Amino acid sequence: MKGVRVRFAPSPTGALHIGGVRTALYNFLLARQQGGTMILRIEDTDQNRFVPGAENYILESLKWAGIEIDEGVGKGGPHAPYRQSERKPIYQKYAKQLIDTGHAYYAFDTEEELEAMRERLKNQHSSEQQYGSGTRLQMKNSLTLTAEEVNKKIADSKPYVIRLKVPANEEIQLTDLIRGEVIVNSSQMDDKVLMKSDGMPTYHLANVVDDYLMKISHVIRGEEWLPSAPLHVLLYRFLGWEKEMPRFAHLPLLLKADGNGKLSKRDADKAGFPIFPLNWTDPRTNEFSKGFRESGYLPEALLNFLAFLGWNPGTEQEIFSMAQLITSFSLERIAKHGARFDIQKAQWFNQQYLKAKPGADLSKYLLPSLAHEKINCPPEKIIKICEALRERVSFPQDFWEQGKIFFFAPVSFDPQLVSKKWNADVVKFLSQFINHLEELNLIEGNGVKQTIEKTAQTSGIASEKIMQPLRLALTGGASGPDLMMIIEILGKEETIKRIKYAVATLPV
RNA sequence: GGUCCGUUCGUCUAGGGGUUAGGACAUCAGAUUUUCAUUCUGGUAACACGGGUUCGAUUCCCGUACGGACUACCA
Repeated sequence: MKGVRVRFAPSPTGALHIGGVRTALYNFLLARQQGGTMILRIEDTDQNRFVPGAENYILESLKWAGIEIDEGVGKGGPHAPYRQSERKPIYQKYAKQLIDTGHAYYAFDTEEELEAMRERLKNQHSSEQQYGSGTRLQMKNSLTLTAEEVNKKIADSKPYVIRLKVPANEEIQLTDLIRGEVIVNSSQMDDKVLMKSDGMPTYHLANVVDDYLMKISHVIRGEEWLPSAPLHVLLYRFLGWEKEMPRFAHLPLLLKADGNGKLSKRDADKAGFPIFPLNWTDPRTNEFSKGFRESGYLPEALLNFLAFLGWNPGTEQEIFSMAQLITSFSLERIAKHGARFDIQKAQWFNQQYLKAKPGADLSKYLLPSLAHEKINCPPEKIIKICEALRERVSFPQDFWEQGKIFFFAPVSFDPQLVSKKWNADVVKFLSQFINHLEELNLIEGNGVKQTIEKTAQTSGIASEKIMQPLRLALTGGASGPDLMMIIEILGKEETIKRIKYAVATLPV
């Protein structure tokens, strides 16, 4: 594939949806694999839905995810500007061209008139399009009005739109890289608005014009665009660009985990998982949504998970670095059907990535909490703690959640465990154990274990009987990392102090 | 309603005219461990339905059902 140029073209109407991240990822993977160019274009032609901060959010999200932009908003490039609102005159020029060649026309119908037409067709149970080859001659437009009338309306600044004149009864065929041939009869398509009355283009026109001018080779976008793809083909044809038309690939949608329909913010909220890459507060409603980043998802794990939602390499390997995704990716192996979003699998990916990190990398997850608690701790100890914890965490924040026992002695003890396992024998054992510990110069796992066994022998108590109470005394709870490791990390002094405290506090 | 797209374990999916229909997540059981977790072993679990084509269909074709998208001067 020569000269691969792909684009991710979101509209800044709010936070970037996780499905959008996947679309961006697939574009990016193809671009990198083929040595092509990844373009970011902002489709902000709807002035009413513009949300301040959304564009910046998109940029930040992609950056966090590791999806690099080669050309476009925030980066610049030979086809600037990349924000559609700044390209108005370009679209006007091509709209005019379509009018001049007879493929588009002015329309002056009011909202009420359009509504009346819809109503009429509905009452007649007609499968006719609301505004198309069968109905356009009953409407108020430059096909039904005289040239003088049209000119006068325009001169009087009467609001108008420009509509595409879709031909009657023509088979429009396109090849989708994922779905194969798709054929639609043009009689099923209506005369879509190309230019709105505010002088802005609609998605359809802007998208085709920009993809052509920006020399886009592959349009990889969500399946929701499939029904309008034939319209876009028609636009390429009427603008004389059919030979340069990009290849299309319509991606299956991300569906909600249970029930029906596509994944929405509501479902995510209900199930308690994020749907946006980063934290987001909607400036219109002040509604706050937690992001994947802030929830502790590693970008590489999230991307790996997303990549596999609708695509797979055909092997049994599932853990893929970005570099591996780039080499293995192919549009042909993208599934045709929608994929349900299963957050449990995402968690599993996160855990896998976290576990694979060296202790030195893990320790950075503990640093902020330590700083916040004003705790000074040598780096080797932090690394040791993280390594003790690595098999038991799914998220970075788990390191502090489970690791704080190393910094704070327990002040309360699991009452159930106390009543079940704490007794006079245990106390006797622990007192002896402290004495034996005192004799040790070096506190490390093996030595401690031997000491426990030795103490068990002399005191006549089975060592299994005291492991749980010992853990209880040191951590206040019933579960945690390896006990010997805990003692080794706590050190002799702290271990003895905690045992003494428990012995003094807990009822026998 | 119309148009388009789809349908393999609960979920993500591999496969493909003859297979014990494979893997992963989840789930269950066992083993290991001082606990929980991890790890290991094993188990439950799927080709939506009906017709055709064929010696043979889960795989190809057609219907039906179900699901999804679209049907805006939103993208």
